[in-house]
Amino acid sequence: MPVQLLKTVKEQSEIPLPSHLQNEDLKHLQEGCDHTNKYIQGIVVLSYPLTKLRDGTDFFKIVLQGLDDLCSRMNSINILIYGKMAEDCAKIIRHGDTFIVAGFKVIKSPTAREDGRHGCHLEVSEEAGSDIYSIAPKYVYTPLNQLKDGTIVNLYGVVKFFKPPYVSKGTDYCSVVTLVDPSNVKLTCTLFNGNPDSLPKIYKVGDIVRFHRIKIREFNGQMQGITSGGFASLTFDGTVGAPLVPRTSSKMYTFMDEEHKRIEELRVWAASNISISGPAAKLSSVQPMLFFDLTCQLVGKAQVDGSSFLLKVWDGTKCPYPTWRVPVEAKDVEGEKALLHQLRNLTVDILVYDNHVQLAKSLKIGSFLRIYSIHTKQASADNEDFSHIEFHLHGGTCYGRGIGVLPENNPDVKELKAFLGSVDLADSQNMESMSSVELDGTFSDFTDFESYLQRCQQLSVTVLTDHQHLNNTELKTIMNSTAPQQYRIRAKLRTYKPQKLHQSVKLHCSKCNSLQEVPDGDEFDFILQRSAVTAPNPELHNTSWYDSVMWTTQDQKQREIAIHFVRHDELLQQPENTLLMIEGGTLKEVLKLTKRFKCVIPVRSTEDDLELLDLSAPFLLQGNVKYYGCKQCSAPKPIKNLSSIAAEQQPSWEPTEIAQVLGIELLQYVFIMKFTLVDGTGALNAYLFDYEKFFQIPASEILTSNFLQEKMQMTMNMLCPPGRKLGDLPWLECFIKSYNVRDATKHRVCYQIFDTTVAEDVV
DNA sequence: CCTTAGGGTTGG
Repeated sequence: MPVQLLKTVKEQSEIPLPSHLQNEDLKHLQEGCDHTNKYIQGIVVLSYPLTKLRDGTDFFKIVLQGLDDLCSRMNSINILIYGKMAEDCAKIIRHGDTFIVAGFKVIKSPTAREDGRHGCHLEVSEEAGSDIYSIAPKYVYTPLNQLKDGTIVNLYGVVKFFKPPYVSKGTDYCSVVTLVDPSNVKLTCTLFNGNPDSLPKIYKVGDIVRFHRIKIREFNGQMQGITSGGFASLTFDGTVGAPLVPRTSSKMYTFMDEEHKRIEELRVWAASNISISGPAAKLSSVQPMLFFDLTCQLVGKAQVDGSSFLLKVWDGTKCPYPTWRVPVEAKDVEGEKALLHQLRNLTVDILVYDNHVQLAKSLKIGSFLRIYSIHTKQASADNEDFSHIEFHLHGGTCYGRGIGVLPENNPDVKELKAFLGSVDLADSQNMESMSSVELDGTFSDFTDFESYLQRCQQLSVTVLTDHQHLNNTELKTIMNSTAPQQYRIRAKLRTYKPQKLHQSVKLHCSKCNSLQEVPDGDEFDFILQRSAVTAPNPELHNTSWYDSVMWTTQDQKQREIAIHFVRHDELLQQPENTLLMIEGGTLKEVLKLTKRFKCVIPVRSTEDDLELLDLSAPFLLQGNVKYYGCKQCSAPKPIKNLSSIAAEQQPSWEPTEIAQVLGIELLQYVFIMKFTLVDGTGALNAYLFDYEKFFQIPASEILTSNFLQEKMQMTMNMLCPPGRKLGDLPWLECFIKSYNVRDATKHRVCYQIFDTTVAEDVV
């Protein structure tokens, strides 16, 4: 019998199978039975490279999978092909092909135990009179550069642009998808379906789709794809290495090795050929006057009027600007009341218009959304001296404007969920306690967001306070030079440490140059408790320079508290000008006193004098600031030395002066940060060592002020906006100096920023 | 009903 090797049969019905041949199920295949009038059919799931046997015969092995039970390994069988037939098959047969063979020998498989396949294998060769029919896979995928008008094709593509399904003006939902493939040809497809679930589940640019039965037409001189009857799609995450899970509404679809390979290839191609958008923006990094995509959770929704609808959403981060509140009565907002209240400082109002209203109405509270191309608009109401920003999803679908619902298993949703779960709601409530007056005040100085954006792109967000005559030096040059030197640079802040800004505050001793962490309140409390064990010594009360008051607490502990008010000119002064010393108070009591009096010094009694507490505690509290002394360098002097300041004409009670008379080496609060600066020629880490000049925020006050912390966070967000690509980061002009650091084994050069400050219109 | 949209931001 002649060899039949069919290359281009598209449908199985076209195979000219001899009528005497009957299909044999793999299950019934046995060694020794007569199979002369039987054929075996299956799909090629594996093929091995063509090899030669020792006698020079060509040999080709494939694995065939039976059709009835695609999952079972038992249902697969090894086919060994010999001679010319092996050579021919190796050229033509590919994974996924349907393969029919008749005239085979059934041999007990020696490898069945290892490979778990059928107990027999088939041997096939011209000499044995075998017939092989190979049917190319049913689906042929057309590259985008080979599309022809009027055809219905299957294709793969990487999503370059898309509009999530929206309500069209006709009867269907519509989604517009632009694909590209390695042929570098673009194809825009307009897809319709009455059920949005039947449209491709694309969540981001870079996703990969497989379309079956899409109709190609020419429109305006370009090829265009349109849904035809039977259109079906699979969508995959386009990230190299991400799990290959097709997203589809079809219950039946073929997806085998061949498709896996195809997706992986496209992923690799896309990685270097598609500009994938950076990490999605969070509310904490939104910029006014821009458009952005937001991944968020729906907390509340409300009808506003006929053409607009309100969505209240959160993503766990706080928008650094005051945001608008769409005036809607609370009772008209659908959503969980308690949650709406609890999250009120983290949710933002997004007003959606026109064609988006219908879809917005149908959204379920609690669902995860990606809202595409939200417009952050700066409110420009006249006669208002403060700005807020508004979030609009304007009507229409330009630039993919729309709303997509993300499924719970979406990786971005999983990440968001985890993040939302970790948000400390108490924190955001504290921020709310910051008065609105304070907030409004901040932003009155920051009226023109647009000019900020412009200056980010051209000018610098930092300015030099000296040395303007110097020219810029490239980072590469600096890194190749010896230290110490000083340079003017122009660079971008790629990242900085610590990211938690409160961790950047340290205490610095200018005498011994040591740095230490700021002690926390608990430690102070503990020291106060310990010192309260010693009762105030009455003999030390009411001296020539202070008046003493003493009382016993009413609680069970019956603590004795003594307060010594330092006199000036023989008189007590107004509380706000008064320095007092306290013995036996708790942390709470001490802090309360600092609110009313100018200075508070915690002390304890010894036999013959008052003395300062352990220097792990602040030796002085003034306003919100706790002043510490260096344990190493301080040599405490008698408390009585304070009387010399009290005797001044107008005691200013400056911490430095108090420290000096008490023999305390004052520790200074500093910001210590590491800036990673880049300028296209190189990157270097430079330390910022700043008391208050750079941020124009005193390091000493930031730890006790939510307001200042917010302000500093905003400043950092402007110097290094989160979620932005390097090219979009603003420029910083800085002075840096290099210096040598040597220890026993190593020598390295470090850099420090100096004489630089954040530009006035940025803070 | 056999269309709808056919990519390229902003009115509220």
